[in-house]
Amino acid sequence: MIITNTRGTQDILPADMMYWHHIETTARSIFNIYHYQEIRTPIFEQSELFERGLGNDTDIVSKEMYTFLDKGNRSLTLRPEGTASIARAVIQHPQLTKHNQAKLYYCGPMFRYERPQAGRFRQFHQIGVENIGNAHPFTDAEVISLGLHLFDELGIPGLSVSINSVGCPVCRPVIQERLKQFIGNTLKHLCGDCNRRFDQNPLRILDCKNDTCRTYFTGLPDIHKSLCHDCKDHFNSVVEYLDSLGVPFDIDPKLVRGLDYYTKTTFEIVSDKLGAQNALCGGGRYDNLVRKMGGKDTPAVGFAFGVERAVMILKEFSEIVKREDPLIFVAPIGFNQQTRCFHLMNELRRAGLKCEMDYSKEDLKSQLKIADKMEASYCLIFGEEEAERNEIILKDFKKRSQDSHPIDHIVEILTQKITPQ
RNA sequence: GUGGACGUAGCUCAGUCGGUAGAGCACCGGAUUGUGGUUCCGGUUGUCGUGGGUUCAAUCCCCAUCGUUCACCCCA
Repeated sequence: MIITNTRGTQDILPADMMYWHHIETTARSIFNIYHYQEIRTPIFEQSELFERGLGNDTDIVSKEMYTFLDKGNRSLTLRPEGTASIARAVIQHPQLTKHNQAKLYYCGPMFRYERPQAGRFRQFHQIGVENIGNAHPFTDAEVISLGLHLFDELGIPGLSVSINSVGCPVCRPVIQERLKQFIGNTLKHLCGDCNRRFDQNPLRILDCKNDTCRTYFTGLPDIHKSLCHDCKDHFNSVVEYLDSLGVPFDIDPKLVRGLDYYTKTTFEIVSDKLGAQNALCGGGRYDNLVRKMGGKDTPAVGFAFGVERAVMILKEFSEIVKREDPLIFVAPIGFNQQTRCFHLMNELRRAGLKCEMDYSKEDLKSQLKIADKMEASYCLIFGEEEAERNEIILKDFKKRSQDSHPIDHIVEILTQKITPQ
């Protein structure tokens, strides 16, 4: 049996690499404009980091982590998300927050043990930003509009933004209590999932897709009325700033994220082109995470988006222009001319020109066929006749023309043709 | 973790109501041996996902397993 990749992982082949590069370089350039700096953290961490950071009752921690013991009996976990590691790094390296703030971005693989599905993998890639140290609602608005700016620049169409506030440790229990009171009597009519959510995460009940459940939800009290003063003000400000920036969004009281560390603002950018897993990007504020992990009281807000999902949309709905350097195919006629061509190819490469040669063929016809399959732009043909005259034929595939040139000048001639003015 | 669909050449798929398989594309070779892309001619595609069962006989039926895929839970 041949060995294949494991479930939920995938090889990213050269044919797709243009999408990945496009996303990575665009993200870097946008992050730079907003003055965020890259940080790279380890792919595995102490399991406790995620257990404490994300919350033991979350789905990610309770059933989706790749956790293992190393040879020193340490419990380690392949990171399921990026924020906990960033919080850890910020606490561990005080120089990151010497101006009482850190604006960081990261990209790389994440790991969750889930059933694979459209747009969902066990190893997947996220690119995210974290704005740490700023409590002002401008920050929330900046982060959200940064996300939108990035997706605009990437050329991803048909996105919509949803935002919500999940409150803080002061008012969230109040919200949950009100919800439980409202729903409590009808609990026996609700589905199994809702009953489970009632204890674990009551806010999530609102998002149930079961039609019978939904009939019991009419007339629900407005969640936002239960927010404390501080949270309400903050939320209203974020909404106002987004409006003033011209960012289109919907307020979605049902938007609850699955990680315990979120406070106040949560948001999601979804695409109707992704199938059931329609979230391209998710994020929010986490004012208590850094302190909870043992650091100073530090407000923060951030988001992450799934690179595979972005690639999915780009592949289907957007034209990416593949920009490649023209390829020069070097074709000696007969094995006697190979060595000279081999050296010429070395010179071309030293001059920064992309070239290729097939060492196993000596007849011109098959070499031209190969050059054509490689989509070469030029072919250098060098046979006995050329060798005698110290010349070489330069064939232009696009123009379907060819000329003979002194072999000593060919590097210079090609450099002038290919190098952009 | 739960449920449905699927698993045949490199790719897309057809097929056998049980007698070990095909079509297109791709690939390889050729059309007077120093000129590709179009055309024409010819050729190879494969332990029919894996293991077991039923049967004289299975790729086709049954079971298991692995994988893919879609949905739920949840999430990027």
